[in-house]
Amino acid sequence: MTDVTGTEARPRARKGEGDLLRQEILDGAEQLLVEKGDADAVSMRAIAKAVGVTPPSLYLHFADKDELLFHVCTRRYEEFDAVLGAASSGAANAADALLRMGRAYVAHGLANPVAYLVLFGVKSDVVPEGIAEEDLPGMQAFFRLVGVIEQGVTAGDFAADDPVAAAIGVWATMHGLVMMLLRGAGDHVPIPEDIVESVGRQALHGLLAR
Amino acid sequence: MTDVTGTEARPRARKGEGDLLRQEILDGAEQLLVEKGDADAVSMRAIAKAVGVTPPSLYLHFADKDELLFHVCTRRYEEFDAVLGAASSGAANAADALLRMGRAYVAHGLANPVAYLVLFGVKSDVVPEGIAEEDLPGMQAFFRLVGVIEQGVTAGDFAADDPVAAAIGVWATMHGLVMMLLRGAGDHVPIPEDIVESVGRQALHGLLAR
DNA sequence: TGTACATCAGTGAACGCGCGTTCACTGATGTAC
DNA sequence: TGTACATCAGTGAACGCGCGTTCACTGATGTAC
Repeated sequence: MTDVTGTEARPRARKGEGDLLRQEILDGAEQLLVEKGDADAVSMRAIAKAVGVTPPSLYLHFADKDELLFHVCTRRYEEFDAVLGAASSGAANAADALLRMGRAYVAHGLANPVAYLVLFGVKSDVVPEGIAEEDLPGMQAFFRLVGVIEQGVTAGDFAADDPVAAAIGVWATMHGLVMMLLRGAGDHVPIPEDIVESVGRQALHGLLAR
Repeated sequence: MTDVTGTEARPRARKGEGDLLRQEILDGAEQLLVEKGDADAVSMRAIAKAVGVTPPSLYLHFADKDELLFHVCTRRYEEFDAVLGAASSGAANAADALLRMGRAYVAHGLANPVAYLVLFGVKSDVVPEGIAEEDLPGMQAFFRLVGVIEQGVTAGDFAADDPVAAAIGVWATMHGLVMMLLRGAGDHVPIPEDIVESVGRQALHGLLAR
């Protein structure tokens, strides 16, 4: 794991290996985001220190702070897509896949609490130039969900006029649930122990053919 | 509406009327939050300027910036509660009430986009001293929803083992939906026109007695 | 009715700080001859 | 094999800025006698 105390010096990269620092910068920035829990609280100076480098070095790899944070987000979204893919891989049918994906999504969000809040709440929605639409953060994961719902419809298990609309509903439910659980609503509302399972089944029930 | 250009001077309050400025500060802070869309981008100096007063005056009314923003949030949450109350007042039954509340909640969120994002994403979850638990932002609105679901269960329309769990699921869905619609997912995903109705009915269907 | 005085709502200037970014530079690495 | 040189990954110092907050103060308002 990247050194975040920032006291030790970092050996200079060899000549063709400038990209090494780029990855270390993204690692350090992400870890700081997780620690601080707020994109505005993470400064370029802090990122540089965490990586063991001086602030101007960051500008050798990213045009500005926004672009740097955008790439951190992209990596995390891809991770969410991977989690959903792994969760659904062993499912018996679409309903089963959906439940598994829901559990995995919420569990992953809760296991990376601050990262989740930060990455899904980050304000820099300015997309840097040269980023294709289909590569945008979160799109792959979302269309994976649409695909599962389409399978369920084809198999006659789900009744959904529009799989995209249904996917938006399901995703909204899971995203909203993670947000509520993370934002400490639990300090003031009695959160049932099996809330994830309960809400997941409720969402699934909303999709089932009637 | 409060003057936000901040060029005009504000007449000093008469002796017993110090609370007038307090309200004006909250108004100005909220409007700035809406304009900026980010709690960190709103400074005490900017709030003071918007109200037509010098920065130190704010400290006559609020201990610090966190406390000021907390009170802004509280007012907005109360507004959401009022919107839900008005929406459900003419409903024929619990299912109807739920649909109406869902529509109103999402519509209100979408009609106040930046305010919604800011207030539900604001980081200052430190609760100032002297705030009772049941007065916490959002609690009234949430328990209003629980009440409607309990009515539906009593009437035999809804099947919900735990109304609180069911309410969390419904709220999560609506909150998540507003977040997705506001965060510009629509630029990259084809959002169906009737998405609110569609997701609302899907959520309701998940609650219905089977 | 007149005046001395306490109270209260503000002011104006300053504090120390960390920020994003730029600029001229250095010195190790690799290459051409 | 040795050396001059171009390239590249960084450095160190500085820029101007806006921030939250504190401090000693002012001057209008209301009150006691």
